[in-house]
Amino acid sequence: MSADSTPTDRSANESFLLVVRELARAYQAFSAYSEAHVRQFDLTPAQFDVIATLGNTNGLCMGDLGEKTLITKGTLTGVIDRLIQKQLVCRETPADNRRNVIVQLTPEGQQVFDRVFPAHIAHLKDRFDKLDPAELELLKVLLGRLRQAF
Amino acid sequence: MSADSTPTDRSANESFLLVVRELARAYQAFSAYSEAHVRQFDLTPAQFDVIATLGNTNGLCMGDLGEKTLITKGTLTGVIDRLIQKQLVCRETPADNRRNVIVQLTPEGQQVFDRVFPAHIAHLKDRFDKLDPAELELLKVLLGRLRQAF
DNA sequence: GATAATAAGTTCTAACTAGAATAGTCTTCA
DNA sequence: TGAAGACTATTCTAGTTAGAACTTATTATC
Repeated sequence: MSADSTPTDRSANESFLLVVRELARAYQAFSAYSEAHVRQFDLTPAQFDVIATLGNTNGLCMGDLGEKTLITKGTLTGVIDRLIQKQLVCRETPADNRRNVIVQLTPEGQQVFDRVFPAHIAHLKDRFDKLDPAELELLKVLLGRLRQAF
Repeated sequence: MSADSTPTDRSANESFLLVVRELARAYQAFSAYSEAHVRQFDLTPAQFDVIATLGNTNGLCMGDLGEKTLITKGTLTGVIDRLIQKQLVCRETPADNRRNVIVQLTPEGQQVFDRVFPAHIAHLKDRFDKLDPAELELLKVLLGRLRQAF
């Protein structure tokens, strides 16, 4: 948003806009760092999120998977399609409720999870270690309050 | 990311992952709220950002516009294409440097800015008013530190 | 049991996204 | 002046995104 407003421009002088700005920039900076690493393993961020979420589970239905990864269902279908092409996950319709689709890691997907997930955590930790744990804790709380306001 | 890890799964017990989670959720909650409002004016978030950034300026080149809106140049070209179709902005190549492209609001775009921008700020302010100003200030600082770590 | 309402995924459209490759346009400096 | 290099924006590709319309399956109600 424009930072070039004049003093008489009331609407642009709201201090909360600076918070918005920082929120967007912090999120973007984190995402860019995270995504660049994940792409080295030939995964998109969405694909990585799905694999990370499926790891250590026995499979999840599309709805739950979307809720955990924050990917909407229409999008998720396409993401899963591509992960199936890569043979990292499989789709299965349980007999007791044929509306559901259970998505599970294949053995190959499990291998990717075992290899990529810890590496990615370590890659992130490297940067988070630069920050004060108490401040991070506080940040978490404040972000939670912000989210609740929306 | 998966929240179902066992106590023996070291990598998933890093507390910073909870911060990541809150960051993503807070950003997403804010974005969803903001985007829903902007769409009522027949603008996408990216289109709104461009118009908001061009307001109160005499035009910006693609590079500067991208930097302020956090839209990468490849994407920005398409966003501007669509805003030109809507006749809200225009492109202009300055004679003194024909590599540049200056993007400016049309009179029609200015009208949209005058109408939509204050309304949107008010819409956001409605939610930010629920929050403690001191906490917002702190949040801003902590987000800035987070961003700098990346 | 038939019908209506609900639920869960998929398909479709328009747009955004990053990144890589490309095409003009300056600038430098030899 | 002329070639090499740097700068600026566009084009291209594969993927993600939200939302709406649609299909199929289950549940509720009568």
